[in-house]
Amino acid sequence: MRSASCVVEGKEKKRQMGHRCCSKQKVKKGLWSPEEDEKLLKHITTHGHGSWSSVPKLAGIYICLQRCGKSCRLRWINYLRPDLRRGSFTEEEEQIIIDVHRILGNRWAQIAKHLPGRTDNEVKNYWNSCVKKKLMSQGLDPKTHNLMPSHQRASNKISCNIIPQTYQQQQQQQPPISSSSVFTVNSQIPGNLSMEIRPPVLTLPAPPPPPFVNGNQSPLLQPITIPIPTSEYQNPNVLWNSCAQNSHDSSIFPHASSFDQNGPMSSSSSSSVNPSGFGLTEEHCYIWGTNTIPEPLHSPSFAGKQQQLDQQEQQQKEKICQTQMDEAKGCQEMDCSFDSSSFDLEFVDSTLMSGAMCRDFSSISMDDFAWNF
DNA sequence: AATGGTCTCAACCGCTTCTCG
DNA sequence: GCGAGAAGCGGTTGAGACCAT
Repeated sequence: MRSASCVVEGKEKKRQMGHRCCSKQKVKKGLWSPEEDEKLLKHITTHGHGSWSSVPKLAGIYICLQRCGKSCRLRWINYLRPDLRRGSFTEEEEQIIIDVHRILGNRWAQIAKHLPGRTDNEVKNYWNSCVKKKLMSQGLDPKTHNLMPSHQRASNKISCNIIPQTYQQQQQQQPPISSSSVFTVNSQIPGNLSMEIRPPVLTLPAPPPPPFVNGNQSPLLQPITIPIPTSEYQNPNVLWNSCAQNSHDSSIFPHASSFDQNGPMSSSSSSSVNPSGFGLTEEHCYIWGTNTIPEPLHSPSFAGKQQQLDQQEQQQKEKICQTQMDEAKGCQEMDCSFDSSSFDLEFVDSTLMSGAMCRDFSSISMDDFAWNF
């Protein structure tokens, strides 16, 4: 084992060496001065950044900007970009972060794409400094969004009432709720909603009926089952049950109830799914396309199976997934332009944004949910 | 006022992915 | 198909601000 002093020495050497990308150059590091910001901003606004590695060189013609390209890029993206949104995160933004993180995990760049004007670094910092702690204070594991073991009841079934609040509602509250998370765990009000922690789901729910187009089920659309690794979906064991007396009261929990209202995704009020209500299960998610794939390409499996799969099996799954993706791409009626690498983003774009950005679905007809074909 | 602990966030590091010749 | 360079990404670090004692 290396001693602490060795580690420190190594780090110091690295620091002296500078970036790998610019080790031969003498570059400045550390905080950017206002003058440097001004120089970089001026250079990029007049010349564009082009190749980042060339920015310091080119900029050096006009200015003495002794920063490496990587540093310039980072400074531009995280601070100087004109479309950046400064200031603290709103509750709405926090909710989006939580929602997307629940599905994607620590994919900060992907999460940040759902927050216009926010950078991955900003989101990451906010998560680590605020959201993570809030979730933990509520007994939730920030990695899985499950209740942590110490908070589980003996019955292994925990019901809690979650009262999501609109941003406006929260702004009106005086004083603000003690936990500023948009989720308030309230044990006083009898079950509108419950969140169950269950053993791994063993049965794959029937695929939901296809989406409606302008209120009518599209005859063109057939379900496609796409296997996704469990790592894509962080929280396979949480079942969101809409137990509201009026489950159509989407203002109570828009994600869970939004599709119950008129049925496109809700043959059951319970699904092992994120609260956005789409057919996302432990290893499958349902999307809709014109190609018919009658059966899931592999059987539903158990939690932890992912770890047991050897690499070969994993590759096979990926191949199958890719094949399905390719088939889905043939669909002209809808935007299926995603590939395996961008799938999660596209999926979340189409689901979470509709759920997270529109808080009050009670006044929205299902026509408003019609997908853009 | 001094001190030490904690928090925040800009910046860095190193790895992965993408692009291009 | 391969390699090099560029870009992107997530984890980590550390300086400064803040707070409690």
